Amino acid sequence: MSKKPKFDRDQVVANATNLYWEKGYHATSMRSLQDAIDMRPGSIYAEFGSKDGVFKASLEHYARLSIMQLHGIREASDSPLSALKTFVKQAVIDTQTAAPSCMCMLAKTVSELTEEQHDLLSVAKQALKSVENRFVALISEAQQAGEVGQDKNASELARFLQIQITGLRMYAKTSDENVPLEKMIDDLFNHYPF
Amino acid sequence: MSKKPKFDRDQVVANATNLYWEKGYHATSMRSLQDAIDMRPGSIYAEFGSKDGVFKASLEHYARLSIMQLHGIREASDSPLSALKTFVKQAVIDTQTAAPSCMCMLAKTVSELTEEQHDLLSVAKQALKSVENRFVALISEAQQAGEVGQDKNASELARFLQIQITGLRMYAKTSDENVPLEKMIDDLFNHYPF
DNA sequence: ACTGGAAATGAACGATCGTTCAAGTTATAT
DNA sequence: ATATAACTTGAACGATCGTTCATTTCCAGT
Repeated sequence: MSKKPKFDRDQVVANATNLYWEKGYHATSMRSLQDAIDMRPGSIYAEFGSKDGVFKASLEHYARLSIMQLHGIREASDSPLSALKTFVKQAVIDTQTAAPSCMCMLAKTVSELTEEQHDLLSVAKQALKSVENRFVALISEAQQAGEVGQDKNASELARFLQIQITGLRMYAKTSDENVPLEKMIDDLFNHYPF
Repeated sequence: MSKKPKFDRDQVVANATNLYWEKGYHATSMRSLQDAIDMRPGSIYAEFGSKDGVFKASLEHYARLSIMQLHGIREASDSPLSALKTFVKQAVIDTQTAAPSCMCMLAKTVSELTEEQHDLLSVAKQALKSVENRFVALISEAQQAGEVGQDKNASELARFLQIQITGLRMYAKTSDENVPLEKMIDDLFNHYPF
């Protein structure tokens, strides 16, 4: 009995993500969200419960996308280290022209929110941590393949990468001139601490 | 004739800055601003014109503070390079416990705003650029003092510093565990590219 | 003391916010 | 065909948004 929802949840969350990613949490209104995902308030609240519910679903969707992207690159790549480098270049360079925002949505969220939105902040933090954990796995793999010295600490290198990605994306948004991002990323992997 | 304004503009802007710094642009309401600076709407609009006007004044105040802080540290320091390091440590570590937000207000603003708020975004970007220019000056001074190799490019090093500061502050906010920030900053100045 | 005018006040405006819910629609099971 | 329950709809709610402005307060100059 009954009828099935006619909307495509994945597509809806993807559209919501793009809007939230561009505008941020506070600047996104339920009204603009309704337009972006083509749903009426009642349906949205039945499915997601609240504006926060949609945002949480978006954060999780974004994190899933990021990790899938990293896995995809790894499989298409001949080495774990070059996969990492490709991922960094995509995150820093490709998003400049082909994304709702050149910032990482998770980092942007952590930057925007305070403890007033503790739950959402927590989701964003944990998502960033889980991406970092994938970095650790790839770096360990690189160590076993001899691409990275065994004396290095994989966790520290992963942390280093997160800091560089965030810093570079922020700097790219700050700067209007053309910054040699590609060269800077190459340098990351060619010098200390790699 | 007439009477003089009874509020202390500097104090008012300082209070507004603290609120905006903590909450960000969109999450700060004129109502909470009125409380924070203890002014009524009419007086605020007479003095600043709009919510954006107060925010602009706050961004400029924050930038001025940052540069004054850097100068202060330089004068109290025996070398340009150690002044830089002290500044980075204050920005990254001390703000964790004693500031409205552990993020840089300018970076946070660049992260939050879109071209929809072009003017404010532009003010934040230029302020960050002017801080970076002070870094260039200090690094050049360090080169003349023999603290940094003459073969290095001062502009590139300044850019590097901006990226590290932003990345570290973001990472510190992301991470709940204790991150060895001090050691990481020491490493910055002890290894490539310095 | 008086007064002109700048400064401060806070009620109020229309717009928009996140959210609710009664009514309407539709697909399925009988 | 009909009944039922799931899903959709959009008007409407009270709260709050950024902003305005008629009014009141207060001080400087005479």
